Amino acid sequence: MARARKTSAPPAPTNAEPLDTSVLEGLIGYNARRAAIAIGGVFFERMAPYGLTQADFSVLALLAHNPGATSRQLCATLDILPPNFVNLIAALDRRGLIERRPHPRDGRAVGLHLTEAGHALAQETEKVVVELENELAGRLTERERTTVQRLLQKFYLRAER
Amino acid sequence: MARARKTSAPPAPTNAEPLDTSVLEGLIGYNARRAAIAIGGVFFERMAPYGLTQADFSVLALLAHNPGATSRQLCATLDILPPNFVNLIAALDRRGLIERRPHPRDGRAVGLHLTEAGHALAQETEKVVVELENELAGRLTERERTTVQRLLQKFYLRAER
DNA sequence: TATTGTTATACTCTATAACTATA
DNA sequence: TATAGTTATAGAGTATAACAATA
Repeated sequence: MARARKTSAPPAPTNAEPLDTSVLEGLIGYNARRAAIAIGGVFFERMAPYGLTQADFSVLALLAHNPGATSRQLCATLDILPPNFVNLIAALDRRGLIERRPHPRDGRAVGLHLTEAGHALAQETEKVVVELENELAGRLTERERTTVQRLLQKFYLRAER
Repeated sequence: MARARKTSAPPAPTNAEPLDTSVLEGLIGYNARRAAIAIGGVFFERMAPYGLTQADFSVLALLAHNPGATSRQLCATLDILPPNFVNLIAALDRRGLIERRPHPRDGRAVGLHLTEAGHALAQETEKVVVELENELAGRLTERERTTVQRLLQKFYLRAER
Protein backbone atom coordinates (compact mmCIF):
# COMPACT_ATOMS: atom_id res chain seq x y z
CA MET A 1 0.00 0.00 0.00
CA ALA A 2 2.44 2.62 1.30
CA ARG A 3 1.52 5.57 -0.86
CA ALA A 4 4.74 7.63 -0.86
CA ARG A 5 5.78 10.66 1.11
CA LYS A 6 3.36 11.62 3.78
CA THR A 7 5.88 12.02 6.55
CA SER A 8 8.48 14.36 5.10
CA ALA A 9 6.63 17.43 3.84
CA PRO A 10 6.92 17.71 0.05
CA PRO A 11 9.03 20.65 -1.13
CA ALA A 12 6.30 23.03 -2.32
CA PRO A 13 5.23 21.54 -5.68
CA THR A 14 5.87 23.47 -8.87
CA ASN A 15 3.35 23.64 -11.67
CA ALA A 16 3.81 20.32 -13.40
CA GLU A 17 4.66 18.37 -10.29
CA PRO A 18 2.18 15.76 -9.12
CA LEU A 19 0.49 16.23 -5.77
CA ASP A 20 0.46 13.99 -2.75
CA THR A 21 -2.88 12.20 -3.05
CA SER A 22 -2.34 9.63 -0.32
CA VAL A 23 -5.28 10.81 1.78
CA LEU A 24 -7.82 10.60 -1.04
CA GLU A 25 -6.50 7.30 -2.29
CA GLY A 26 -7.18 5.81 1.11
CA LEU A 27 -10.90 6.48 0.65
CA ILE A 28 -13.12 3.86 -0.95
CA GLY A 29 -15.61 6.53 -2.03
CA TYR A 30 -12.92 8.43 -3.90
CA ASN A 31 -11.48 5.35 -5.55
CA ALA A 32 -14.88 4.04 -6.59
CA ARG A 33 -15.83 7.41 -8.08
CA ARG A 34 -12.59 7.81 -10.00
CA ALA A 35 -12.71 4.24 -11.28
CA ALA A 36 -16.35 4.60 -12.33
CA ILE A 37 -15.59 7.82 -14.23
CA ALA A 38 -12.55 6.30 -15.95
CA ILE A 39 -14.41 3.15 -16.96
CA GLY A 40 -17.39 5.26 -18.04
CA GLY A 41 -15.12 7.20 -20.37
CA VAL A 42 -13.95 4.05 -22.11
CA PHE A 43 -17.52 2.75 -22.21
CA PHE A 44 -18.63 5.96 -23.89
CA GLU A 45 -15.98 5.64 -26.60
CA ARG A 46 -16.78 2.02 -27.37
CA MET A 47 -20.52 2.64 -27.41
CA ALA A 48 -20.31 5.73 -29.59
CA PRO A 49 -20.95 3.73 -32.79
CA TYR A 50 -24.16 2.42 -31.24
CA GLY A 51 -25.29 5.68 -29.68
CA LEU A 52 -25.94 4.16 -26.30
CA THR A 53 -25.24 5.68 -22.89
CA GLN A 54 -24.57 3.51 -19.87
CA ALA A 55 -28.20 3.93 -18.86
CA ASP A 56 -29.44 3.02 -22.36
CA PHE A 57 -27.30 -0.10 -22.37
CA SER A 58 -28.45 -1.09 -18.90
CA VAL A 59 -32.10 -0.82 -19.94
CA LEU A 60 -31.59 -2.91 -23.08
CA ALA A 61 -29.63 -5.52 -21.16
CA LEU A 62 -32.30 -5.72 -18.48
CA LEU A 63 -35.10 -5.99 -21.01
CA ALA A 64 -33.24 -8.76 -22.81
CA HIS A 65 -33.44 -10.82 -19.65
CA ASN A 66 -36.69 -9.38 -18.28
CA PRO A 67 -39.14 -9.04 -21.14
CA GLY A 68 -42.27 -7.13 -20.22
CA ALA A 69 -40.63 -5.24 -17.36
CA THR A 70 -42.28 -1.94 -16.52
CA SER A 71 -40.73 1.52 -16.26
CA ARG A 72 -41.30 1.37 -12.55
CA GLN A 73 -39.30 -1.84 -12.24
CA LEU A 74 -36.47 -0.52 -14.36
CA CYS A 75 -36.35 2.74 -12.42
CA ALA A 76 -36.22 0.89 -9.12
CA THR A 77 -33.54 -1.47 -10.36
CA LEU A 78 -31.31 1.20 -11.88
CA ASP A 79 -32.08 3.89 -9.30
CA ILE A 80 -33.36 6.31 -11.92
CA LEU A 81 -36.15 8.76 -11.10
CA PRO A 82 -39.28 8.17 -13.19
CA PRO A 83 -39.36 11.68 -14.72
CA ASN A 84 -35.82 11.18 -15.96
CA PHE A 85 -36.74 7.83 -17.43
CA VAL A 86 -39.43 9.12 -19.76
CA ASN A 87 -37.13 10.61 -22.38
CA LEU A 88 -34.75 7.69 -22.23
CA ILE A 89 -37.53 5.22 -23.00
CA ALA A 90 -39.11 7.51 -25.58
CA ALA A 91 -35.79 7.73 -27.43
CA LEU A 92 -35.34 3.95 -27.47
CA ASP A 93 -38.90 3.68 -28.72
CA ARG A 94 -38.32 6.24 -31.50
CA ARG A 95 -35.28 4.25 -32.56
CA GLY A 96 -37.45 1.17 -32.84
CA LEU A 97 -35.47 -0.71 -30.21
CA ILE A 98 -38.30 -1.29 -27.77
CA GLU A 99 -42.04 -1.72 -27.90
CA ARG A 100 -44.66 -0.69 -25.35
CA ARG A 101 -47.46 -3.14 -24.84
CA PRO A 102 -50.37 -2.87 -22.44
CA HIS A 103 -49.59 -4.65 -19.20
CA PRO A 104 -51.56 -7.89 -18.89
CA ARG A 105 -52.64 -7.34 -15.29
CA ASP A 106 -52.39 -3.59 -14.65
CA GLY A 107 -54.07 -0.97 -16.81
CA ARG A 108 -51.81 1.79 -15.49
CA ALA A 109 -48.60 0.06 -16.41
CA VAL A 110 -46.89 -0.54 -19.71
CA GLY A 111 -44.88 -3.66 -20.45
CA LEU A 112 -41.62 -2.94 -22.24
CA HIS A 113 -40.26 -5.39 -24.79
CA LEU A 114 -37.25 -5.43 -27.08
CA THR A 115 -38.02 -5.40 -30.79
CA GLU A 116 -36.12 -7.56 -33.24
CA ALA A 117 -33.70 -4.66 -33.75
CA GLY A 118 -33.53 -4.13 -30.01
CA HIS A 119 -32.59 -7.75 -29.42
CA ALA A 120 -29.90 -7.57 -32.05
CA LEU A 121 -28.42 -4.39 -30.62
CA ALA A 122 -28.60 -5.68 -27.05
CA GLN A 123 -26.78 -8.82 -28.08
CA GLU A 124 -24.09 -7.04 -30.05
CA THR A 125 -23.42 -4.32 -27.48
CA GLU A 126 -23.35 -6.85 -24.69
CA LYS A 127 -20.53 -8.58 -26.52
CA VAL A 128 -18.69 -5.28 -26.92
CA VAL A 129 -19.10 -4.48 -23.23
CA VAL A 130 -17.96 -7.91 -22.12
CA GLU A 131 -14.90 -7.54 -24.32
CA LEU A 132 -14.24 -4.10 -22.89
CA GLU A 133 -14.56 -5.48 -19.38
CA ASN A 134 -12.14 -8.25 -20.19
CA GLU A 135 -9.59 -5.70 -21.36
CA LEU A 136 -10.10 -3.53 -18.29
CA ALA A 137 -9.89 -6.50 -15.99
CA GLY A 138 -6.75 -7.64 -17.73
CA ARG A 139 -4.72 -6.09 -14.96
CA LEU A 140 -6.63 -8.19 -12.45
CA THR A 141 -6.49 -11.90 -11.81
CA GLU A 142 -9.73 -13.82 -12.19
CA ARG A 143 -9.97 -14.05 -8.44
CA GLU A 144 -9.38 -10.34 -7.95
CA ARG A 145 -12.02 -9.60 -10.53
CA THR A 146 -14.78 -11.49 -8.79
CA THR A 147 -13.59 -10.14 -5.46
CA VAL A 148 -13.86 -6.50 -6.48
CA GLN A 149 -17.33 -7.09 -7.91
CA ARG A 150 -18.55 -8.79 -4.76
CA LEU A 151 -17.09 -6.09 -2.54
CA LEU A 152 -18.52 -3.22 -4.59
CA GLN A 153 -21.95 -4.78 -4.47
CA LYS A 154 -21.89 -4.61 -0.70
CA PHE A 155 -22.07 -0.83 -0.97
CA TYR A 156 -25.17 -0.54 -3.08
CA LEU A 157 -27.10 -3.79 -2.73
CA ARG A 158 -29.22 -3.57 0.40
CA ALA A 159 -29.14 -7.38 0.58
CA GLU A 160 -29.75 -8.91 3.98
CA ARG A 161 -28.10 -6.23 6.07
CA MET B 1 -20.90 -15.63 -7.48
CA ALA B 2 -23.86 -17.45 -9.08
CA ARG B 3 -26.38 -14.67 -9.29
CA ALA B 4 -29.70 -16.53 -9.32
CA ARG B 5 -32.01 -17.52 -12.16
CA LYS B 6 -30.56 -16.95 -15.54
CA THR B 7 -31.34 -20.33 -16.98
CA SER B 8 -35.04 -20.80 -16.37
CA ALA B 9 -36.79 -17.78 -17.85
CA PRO B 10 -38.45 -15.74 -15.08
CA PRO B 11 -42.25 -15.80 -15.16
CA ALA B 12 -42.93 -12.34 -16.61
CA PRO B 13 -42.32 -10.04 -13.63
CA THR B 14 -45.21 -8.15 -12.11
CA ASN B 15 -44.92 -4.55 -11.01
CA ALA B 16 -43.22 -4.87 -7.63
CA GLU B 17 -41.16 -7.90 -8.52
CA PRO B 18 -37.40 -7.45 -8.71
CA LEU B 19 -35.67 -7.97 -12.03
CA ASP B 20 -32.90 -10.35 -12.98
CA THR B 21 -29.81 -8.15 -12.83
CA SER B 22 -27.21 -10.87 -13.17
CA VAL B 23 -25.77 -9.51 -16.42
CA LEU B 24 -25.18 -6.01 -15.09
CA GLU B 25 -23.82 -7.23 -11.79
CA GLY B 26 -21.13 -9.10 -13.65
CA LEU B 27 -19.77 -5.81 -14.98
CA ILE B 28 -17.10 -3.96 -13.04
CA GLY B 29 -18.13 -0.67 -14.63
CA TYR B 30 -21.71 -1.09 -13.47
CA ASN B 31 -20.71 -2.10 -9.97
CA ALA B 32 -18.20 0.72 -9.60
CA ARG B 33 -20.75 3.26 -10.78
CA ARG B 34 -23.51 2.04 -8.48
CA ALA B 35 -21.15 1.84 -5.51
CA ALA B 36 -19.79 5.32 -6.20
CA ILE B 37 -23.31 6.77 -6.39
CA ALA B 38 -24.41 5.03 -3.21
CA ILE B 39 -21.35 6.13 -1.27
CA GLY B 40 -21.68 9.62 -2.71
CA GLY B 41 -25.21 9.83 -1.34
CA VAL B 42 -24.04 9.04 2.17
CA PHE B 43 -21.14 11.44 1.76
CA PHE B 44 -23.55 14.20 0.75
CA GLU B 45 -25.69 13.65 3.85
CA ARG B 46 -22.76 13.67 6.25
CA MET B 47 -21.17 16.71 4.63
CA ALA B 48 -24.41 18.71 4.52
CA PRO B 49 -23.63 20.48 7.83
CA TYR B 50 -20.34 21.65 6.32
CA GLY B 51 -21.68 22.55 2.90
CA LEU B 52 -19.00 20.63 1.06
CA THR B 53 -19.37 18.57 -2.09
CA GLN B 54 -17.05 15.67 -2.84
CA ALA B 55 -15.02 17.99 -5.07
CA ASP B 56 -14.84 20.69 -2.39
CA PHE B 57 -13.65 18.17 0.17
CA SER B 58 -11.07 16.75 -2.22
CA VAL B 59 -9.63 20.20 -2.83
CA LEU B 60 -9.39 21.04 0.86
CA ALA B 61 -7.84 17.67 1.62
CA LEU B 62 -5.29 18.08 -1.16
CA LEU B 63 -4.40 21.61 -0.10
CA ALA B 64 -3.93 20.44 3.48
CA HIS B 65 -1.18 18.14 2.26
CA ASN B 66 -0.01 20.23 -0.69
CA PRO B 67 0.11 23.87 0.39
CA GLY B 68 0.66 26.27 -2.48
CA ALA B 69 -0.69 23.92 -5.12
CA THR B 70 -2.02 25.64 -8.24
CA SER B 71 -5.41 25.32 -9.91
CA ARG B 72 -3.70 23.56 -12.76
CA GLN B 73 -2.26 20.92 -10.44
CA LEU B 74 -5.55 20.38 -8.65
CA CYS B 75 -7.42 20.11 -11.93
CA ALA B 76 -4.97 17.55 -13.26
CA THR B 77 -5.06 15.55 -10.05
CA LEU B 78 -8.84 15.49 -9.70
CA ASP B 79 -9.59 15.39 -13.43
CA ILE B 80 -11.62 18.59 -13.34
CA LEU B 81 -11.67 20.95 -16.33
CA PRO B 82 -10.22 24.38 -15.52
CA PRO B 83 -13.37 26.33 -16.45
CA ASN B 84 -15.39 24.21 -14.02
CA PHE B 85 -12.82 24.79 -11.32
CA VAL B 86 -13.11 28.56 -11.27
CA ASN B 87 -16.41 28.76 -9.42
CA LEU B 88 -15.43 26.01 -7.01
CA ILE B 89 -12.28 27.86 -5.96
CA ALA B 90 -14.05 31.22 -5.92
CA ALA B 91 -16.68 29.83 -3.53
CA LEU B 92 -14.06 28.42 -1.17
CA ASP B 93 -12.32 31.78 -1.30
CA ARG B 94 -15.53 33.69 -0.53
CA ARG B 95 -16.06 31.41 2.46
CA GLY B 96 -12.62 32.33 3.72
CA LEU B 97 -11.37 28.76 3.54
CA ILE B 98 -8.53 29.32 1.09
CA GLU B 99 -6.18 32.11 0.15
CA ARG B 100 -4.66 32.92 -3.24
CA ARG B 101 -1.07 34.05 -3.14
CA PRO B 102 1.17 34.96 -6.08
CA HIS B 103 3.18 31.97 -7.20
CA PRO B 104 6.85 32.33 -6.20
CA ARG B 105 8.24 31.24 -9.58
CA ASP B 106 5.44 31.72 -12.15
CA GLY B 107 3.64 34.99 -12.66
CA ARG B 108 0.75 33.33 -14.45
CA ALA B 109 -0.03 30.91 -11.64
CA VAL B 110 -1.62 31.40 -8.24
CA GLY B 111 -0.59 29.40 -5.21
CA LEU B 112 -3.56 28.17 -3.18
CA HIS B 113 -3.31 27.88 0.59
CA LEU B 114 -5.73 26.93 3.35
CA THR B 115 -6.58 29.68 5.80
CA GLU B 116 -6.83 29.02 9.53
CA ALA B 117 -10.54 28.30 9.05
CA GLY B 118 -9.77 26.16 6.03
CA HIS B 119 -7.31 24.07 8.00
CA ALA B 120 -9.83 23.60 10.80
CA LEU B 121 -12.58 22.56 8.38
CA ALA B 122 -10.29 20.25 6.44
CA GLN B 123 -9.23 18.55 9.65
CA GLU B 124 -12.76 18.17 10.99
CA THR B 125 -14.32 16.96 7.75
CA GLU B 126 -11.47 14.54 7.18
CA LYS B 127 -12.33 12.96 10.52
CA VAL B 128 -15.99 12.75 9.51
CA VAL B 129 -15.11 11.15 6.18
CA VAL B 130 -12.74 8.65 7.75
CA GLU B 131 -15.47 7.71 10.21
CA LEU B 132 -17.95 7.36 7.37
CA GLU B 133 -15.52 5.17 5.48
CA ASN B 134 -15.02 3.00 8.53
CA GLU B 135 -18.77 2.48 8.78
CA LEU B 136 -19.10 1.70 5.08
CA ALA B 137 -16.15 -0.64 5.19
CA GLY B 138 -17.62 -2.35 8.22
CA ARG B 139 -18.97 -5.07 5.98
CA LEU B 140 -15.46 -5.67 4.68
CA THR B 141 -12.49 -7.19 6.41
CA GLU B 142 -9.38 -5.06 6.67
CA ARG B 143 -7.78 -7.15 3.97
CA GLU B 144 -10.78 -6.81 1.65
CA ARG B 145 -10.76 -3.08 2.22
CA THR B 146 -7.19 -2.57 1.09
CA THR B 147 -7.75 -5.01 -1.75
CA VAL B 148 -10.72 -3.16 -3.21
CA GLN B 149 -8.84 0.16 -3.00
CA ARG B 150 -5.81 -1.24 -4.74
CA LEU B 151 -7.89 -2.86 -7.46
CA LEU B 152 -10.00 0.24 -8.12
CA GLN B 153 -6.87 2.33 -8.47
CA LYS B 154 -5.75 0.13 -11.32
CA PHE B 155 -8.62 1.52 -13.38
CA TYR B 156 -7.87 5.20 -13.05
CA LEU B 157 -4.21 5.51 -12.09
CA ARG B 158 -2.12 5.39 -15.23
CA ALA B 159 0.85 4.16 -13.16
CA GLU B 160 3.47 2.17 -15.04
CA ARG B 161 1.18 0.44 -17.48
C1' DT C 1 4.23 29.42 -29.46
C1' DA C 2 2.51 27.32 -25.10
C1' DT C 3 0.42 27.67 -20.55
C1' DT C 4 -2.45 29.70 -16.45
C1' DG C 5 -6.50 31.35 -15.31
C1' DT C 6 -10.73 33.10 -16.85
C1' DT C 7 -15.50 34.22 -19.23
C1' DA C 8 -19.35 32.79 -21.66
C1' DT C 9 -22.11 29.27 -22.95
C1' DA C 10 -24.31 24.91 -24.05
C1' DC C 11 -25.54 20.42 -23.02
C1' DT C 12 -26.39 16.59 -20.02
C1' DC C 13 -27.85 14.69 -15.54
C1' DT C 14 -30.45 14.87 -11.63
C1' DA C 15 -34.20 16.47 -8.60
C1' DT C 16 -39.00 18.25 -7.18
C1' DA C 17 -43.83 19.41 -7.77
C1' DA C 18 -47.90 18.43 -9.82
C1' DC C 19 -51.01 16.34 -13.07
C1' DT C 20 -53.89 11.93 -15.38
C1' DA C 21 -55.60 7.49 -15.34
C1' DT C 22 -56.02 3.52 -13.30
C1' DA C 23 -55.94 0.44 -8.95
C1' DT D 1 -55.92 6.66 -0.97
C1' DA D 2 -51.98 4.90 -3.53
C1' DT D 3 -49.43 3.82 -7.76
C1' DA D 4 -47.71 4.13 -13.02
C1' DG D 5 -46.56 7.20 -16.15
C1' DT D 6 -46.06 11.82 -17.51
C1' DT D 7 -45.09 17.13 -17.92
C1' DA D 8 -42.65 21.12 -16.69
C1' DT D 9 -38.89 23.00 -14.63
C1' DA D 10 -34.90 24.02 -11.86
C1' DG D 11 -30.38 23.01 -10.51
C1' DA D 12 -25.89 20.66 -10.64
C1' DG D 13 -22.30 18.77 -13.33
C1' DT D 14 -19.61 18.73 -17.48
C1' DA D 15 -18.04 20.20 -22.10
C1' DT D 16 -15.96 23.51 -25.80
C1' DA D 17 -14.35 27.93 -27.67
C1' DA D 18 -12.01 31.97 -26.95
C1' DC D 19 -9.63 35.61 -24.47
C1' DA D 20 -5.70 38.26 -21.47
C1' DA D 21 -1.51 37.83 -19.02
C1' DT D 22 2.70 35.57 -18.60
C1' DA D 23 6.27 32.06 -19.85
